[in-house]
Amino acid sequence: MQDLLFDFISKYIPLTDDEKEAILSLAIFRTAKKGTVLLSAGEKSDDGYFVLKGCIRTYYMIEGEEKTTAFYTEMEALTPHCVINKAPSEYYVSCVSDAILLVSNPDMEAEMFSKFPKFETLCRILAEELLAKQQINFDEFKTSSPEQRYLNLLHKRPDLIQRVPQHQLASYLGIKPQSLSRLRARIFEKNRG
Amino acid sequence: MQDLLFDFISKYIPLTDDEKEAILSLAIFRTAKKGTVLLSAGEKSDDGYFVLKGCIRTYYMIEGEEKTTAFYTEMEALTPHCVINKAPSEYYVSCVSDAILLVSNPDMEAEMFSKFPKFETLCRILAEELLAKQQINFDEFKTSSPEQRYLNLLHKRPDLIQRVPQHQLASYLGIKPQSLSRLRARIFEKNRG
DNA sequence: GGCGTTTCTTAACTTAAGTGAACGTTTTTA
DNA sequence: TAAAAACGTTCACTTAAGTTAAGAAACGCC
Repeated sequence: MQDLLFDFISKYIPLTDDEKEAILSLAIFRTAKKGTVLLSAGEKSDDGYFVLKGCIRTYYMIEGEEKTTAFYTEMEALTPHCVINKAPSEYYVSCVSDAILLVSNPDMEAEMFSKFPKFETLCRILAEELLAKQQINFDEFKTSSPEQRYLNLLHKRPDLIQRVPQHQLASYLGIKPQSLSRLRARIFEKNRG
Repeated sequence: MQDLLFDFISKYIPLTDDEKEAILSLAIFRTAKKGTVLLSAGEKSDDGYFVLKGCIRTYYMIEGEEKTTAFYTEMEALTPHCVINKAPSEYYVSCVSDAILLVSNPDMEAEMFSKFPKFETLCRILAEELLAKQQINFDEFKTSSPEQRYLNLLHKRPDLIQRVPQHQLASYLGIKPQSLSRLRARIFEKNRG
């Protein structure tokens, strides 16, 4: 399992055996069953998650409805907003499927950073890269219709469409489940019309 | 002018006079007139921008239409995606109004990081913070209607509505200029009953 | 100051998303 | 395993955004 992690990291910076050791000595692995709520709205938490296996999502509860806004799958990291701004969380984090997670928190990171400055470089690069990627994502969302967004998702993250319930996908696409159903039927019609 | 910069930085980390000196010795300030295109789609560039005064925006050219997706105003930073992934830019960057900018590039950053590791910490924190903030932004966008988005913008960044042309705001809100016009009229009607 | 361009608004019409409800299917769980 | 809950689809109806076009207002540039 940890090999996946080291393979991932080594795409950004080289790691010595010492450093791998240090990571493993501080790392907290956690397994969680499908449906487990890792963080609730209103709660405070210091935990960030790096997904080694499975899928987790963030969602809001708005007027009694779940609004899913993000999915995190293998080799993706989520540091909830509440960890950054030290305020109660605005959203929930839960497991879409059984998952193996690497749990981090600011104290552990601080320790890693002081022992191995290289590790802070890694985090900086990752954050900068994610920020730029996410901006592009947001841009695509703004400049396209629900149907285009769905087709886009279909070829960029086809796995998500398999492993995630439709009604969660719908809010991820910024629409209602009924609209997603209709939209899919429309596309299907086109493809045989 | 640079005082603004140092005030901003000192909200995150303390700076010694030496460090301020170092920043100023490497920093490149640039003024640009309204309408100046700082980066074109298809171009490669290493320049990131920190806005000291004025407003810049990113936009795509899609089927002959400008689609504005982001604005950066005082004390906000933009590192274009092309700087991160070393590929030609997908979008344009231009000045909404006359601007004073701090221009950065990876070489200069690398030099700063090695001289003052603290500076890398600053950049990591800023990137992490921006990432979390932007996620919230995206979430709000997904979970609300164009009208709600406009009202939200109205109270979160009222300045933007003043300094930016409507048609640029429209695509920022994910709609057409005509729809923004109509939507504003609708809100105005409601407010007089 | 006048001319042309850009920007904003309005309107009529089209298209697609939201809403509320019904229904069959699958999944949970007691 | 039976009852309940959750899920996905469909339908009829409402509402709002997209489209096309036209005209008014603001701005920039000789």
